[in-house]
Amino acid sequence: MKTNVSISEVIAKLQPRKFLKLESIAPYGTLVLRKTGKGSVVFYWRVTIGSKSPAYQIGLYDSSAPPLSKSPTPNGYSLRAARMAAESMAEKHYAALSDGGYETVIAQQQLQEQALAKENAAAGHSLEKLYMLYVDSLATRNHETAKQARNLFAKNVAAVFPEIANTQANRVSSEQVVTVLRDIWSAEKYNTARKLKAYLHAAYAMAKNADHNPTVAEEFKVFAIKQNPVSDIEGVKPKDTGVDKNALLPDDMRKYWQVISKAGAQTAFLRLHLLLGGQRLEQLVRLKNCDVHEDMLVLWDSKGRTGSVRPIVVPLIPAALAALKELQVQGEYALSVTPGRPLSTRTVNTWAQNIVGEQIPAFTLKRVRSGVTTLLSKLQVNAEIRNHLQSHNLHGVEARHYNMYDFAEEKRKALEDMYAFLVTSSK
DNA sequence: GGATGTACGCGCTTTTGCGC
DNA sequence: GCGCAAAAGCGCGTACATCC
Repeated sequence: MKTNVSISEVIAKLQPRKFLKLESIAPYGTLVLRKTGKGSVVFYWRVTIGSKSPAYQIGLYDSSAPPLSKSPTPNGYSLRAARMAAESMAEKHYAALSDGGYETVIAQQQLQEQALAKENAAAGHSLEKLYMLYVDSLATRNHETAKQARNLFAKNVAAVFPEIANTQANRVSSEQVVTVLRDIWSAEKYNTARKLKAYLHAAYAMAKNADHNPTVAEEFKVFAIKQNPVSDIEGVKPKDTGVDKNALLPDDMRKYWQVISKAGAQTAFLRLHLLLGGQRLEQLVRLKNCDVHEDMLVLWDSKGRTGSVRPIVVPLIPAALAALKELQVQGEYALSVTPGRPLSTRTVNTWAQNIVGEQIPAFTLKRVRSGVTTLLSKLQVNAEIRNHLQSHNLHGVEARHYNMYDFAEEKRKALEDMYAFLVTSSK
């Protein structure tokens, strides 16, 4: 696809979750691009091996990378750098064709990892130590997630199966993991079992990768993990999981606005939450005074696998500013009822339930966020602006590189239009 | 035989409900 | 107002079908 069409034009036309061939790679395979459901743009090298055509990820596209750069920037690849990476992969594939191609190259790399791990194998490093080390790494991104993961292990493994928790990590068998999971499963805690399995798998995966991934802490090496005992355990599926598509309809949103329009700190929080575009509660409650500016505020989003933390710039329309002033306190956190600590999302939910009650059937605060999306859509706000406002495409290239003030005016107008709709009588 | 397009399940993180 | 358990949201890899 070496045409006159620029890569930015290609990206603009690319459908989410679809692969698009960019160009052929000599001697084998193709360089392809994929946009995720939320707008991330990722390079892959794809090749047919036997009856399969796996796509091997190269890395994110970095629109700000110099076009002629041959190696990736910290933020990703230029087209040229991605092409060179794909060519390198293709050459390895070609060299190993008689042995099975690139799949074999990867397998050999894993064997080398295992051999190295064996050399470093050390006694005394238990499953619990490994797990907690992993949890500590989670804590650097999100304390809440780390706390929950820690409690999960303490309650379901350390307390119930202490002998398994104390087993040397690289000697833990799949059967031992299954024993733990079965115990939780039999108590009908399906999601708990599923989550524990996920964390155990992730802890082992991180330790196993310690030698080849610079982002993995040095301490993981001493566990000498050469295989993941969780990998060959069949999937633990939750029962009766559904998808919440129960967004508040525009008329409900108007009703909601009427309900929360009365004075008071609790309603002020709900007004602020709504007029900021229905931001995620977990992020909104962590708002710090240093991130509150004259006409906008900044929230920080750590959602996603990349481990990065991203700013979400939200314009403050006058009504939102007024709501903020009603409950803003001094200190580190702008929204707090316990000195020195951010407001709990749990508390906020309680407020919302108490205030709204039965005035809106089956009301939950979560429905406000999706209700904002629905309302903005009705108000002709395009999806790109909606996504930026609610940080739905955080990992997309546009989101990573856009200037703090990009879309500010569009987002402000969207919020003002929404406010105008809310305060207008439907009759 | 190899390239391309699409759907879907799993892993991880965030949000919400319940009970204290 | 908080801790815990469960549900929901989202990125990613891969199976599968079809095309060249």
